[in-house]
Amino acid sequence: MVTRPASKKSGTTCCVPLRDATFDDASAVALAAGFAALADPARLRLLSLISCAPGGEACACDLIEPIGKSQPTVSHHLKVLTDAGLVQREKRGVWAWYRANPQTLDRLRSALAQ
Amino acid sequence: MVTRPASKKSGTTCCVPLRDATFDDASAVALAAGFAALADPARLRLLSLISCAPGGEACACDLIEPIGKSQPTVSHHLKVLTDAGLVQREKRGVWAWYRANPQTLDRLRSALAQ
DNA sequence: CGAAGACATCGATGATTGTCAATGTCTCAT
DNA sequence: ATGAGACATTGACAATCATCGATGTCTTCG
Repeated sequence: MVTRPASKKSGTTCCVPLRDATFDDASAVALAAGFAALADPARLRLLSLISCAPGGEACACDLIEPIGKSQPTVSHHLKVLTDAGLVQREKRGVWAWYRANPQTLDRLRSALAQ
Repeated sequence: MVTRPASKKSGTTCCVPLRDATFDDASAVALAAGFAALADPARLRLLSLISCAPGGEACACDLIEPIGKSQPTVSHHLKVLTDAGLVQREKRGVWAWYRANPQTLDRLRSALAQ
């Protein structure tokens, strides 16, 4: 005989109450959306470039060349970051300035705490 | 006239040294792969179920029903989590037991630090 | 006004991904 | 040996995504 489990077939119910103390599916969907915004090398580098920029903000025009992708692609990634709440956009004249949003990053980081 | 920027066209070089103090593309790719493993609601719930399970480990047979997906799908997500180093698998007889790997989670969490 | 530049949006395309049915592999009990 | 159960793998398909060229919108300068 074997030690532990007790699955569906072998008796009454599951012996392990796994469903307790876990977040529901709605929270999982929201969290996953946040991590999805971070699940791209270009977006991570954009976030780093913006955070490390003097004054904590960066002009979009200075982000295209270091990323090494086309202007529409960089604009797309910046929109994904903005929609996820990871950065905030401010239009000044012709230029778009981006600034990291530490609150959203904190929220994601705290979700990873043990 | 306008205050700041200084893009390519308007003079010598870019005024803002954005490329300093940022991680390279290889690091970005590795980090993005980690976040990609977290960018799915089913995988987040699996991670939570495993972490909250008594003893810190859970049998795969007890993860299928709470996730609400088919057995191959849950097995696929568990493989993604395992390949990303977020969980570790141990085969005991017929059953596969999963345990969270806190080191990988720590690594991802610290990457999000301000 | 008209031209130029910065940025966003659109449309298309190739690649990746989530999902499941079917099947395979392995272990255990009879 | 044979059957059953647990789990992984395969193959297929629809959906999503990353990317870029082309185009549109808006602002500024002359």
